Amino acid sequence: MKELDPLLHSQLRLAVMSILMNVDEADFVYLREKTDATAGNLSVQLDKLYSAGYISLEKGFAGKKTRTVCKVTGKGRKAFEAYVETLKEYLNL
Amino acid sequence: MKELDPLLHSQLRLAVMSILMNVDEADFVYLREKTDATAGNLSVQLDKLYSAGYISLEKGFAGKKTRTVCKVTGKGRKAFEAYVETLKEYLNL
DNA sequence: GAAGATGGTTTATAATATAAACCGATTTAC
DNA sequence: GTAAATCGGTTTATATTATAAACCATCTTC
Repeated sequence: MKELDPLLHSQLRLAVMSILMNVDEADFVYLREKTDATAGNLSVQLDKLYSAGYISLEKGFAGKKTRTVCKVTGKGRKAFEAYVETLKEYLNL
Repeated sequence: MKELDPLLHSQLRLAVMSILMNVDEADFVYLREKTDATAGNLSVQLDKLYSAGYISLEKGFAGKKTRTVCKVTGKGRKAFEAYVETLKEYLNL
């Protein structure tokens, strides 16, 4: 059996990627609310996705507050699609 | 977002369950070959599925050799199906 | 009867996920 | 104006998980 990309086979990272696949961009706060994750956990998992080149992170400002904007990259999009294909084999979909 | 049953959200356990969903029963050796897992890892993960009540384990003999036969239980089947449904939300299937 | 296989289990280690504690800046309350 | 909460995160410590290595008992082959 093919292996499931371990970077995506994690509940929170998968949730994040799933969201990013459907919206042009999303910021840290939005992702935290949508996924119900703690900020610490989210921060760590975003870093991992970023280090893998699956998402981009832009740290800027919204007014006077910091704002981190995330987008899925082409590489991330491909990886996600491959993951879905592999998973379908496991699930018999 | 709903949470993914952590017992099933593990590569090897998912592979095992996926196989068991499609065959009336499967023994240890067959599962090891199909999944390409080490015996130790498989043994541990089967125990976890068993402890959760997702599979049954029958340790018997085939001729003179020991033979462990695994089957998915009703509970396991339900859990697997719920997992698939939840996952579909993540994957937008 | 010693030297592999076979069919596993136990145990030690590496990797992962998660939350708690923290930090700097900003707003609010007094 | 300054003390206290709040916001947007990051770092670090801890619990959980996955995984492989080492092991054990039985059987087979030479």
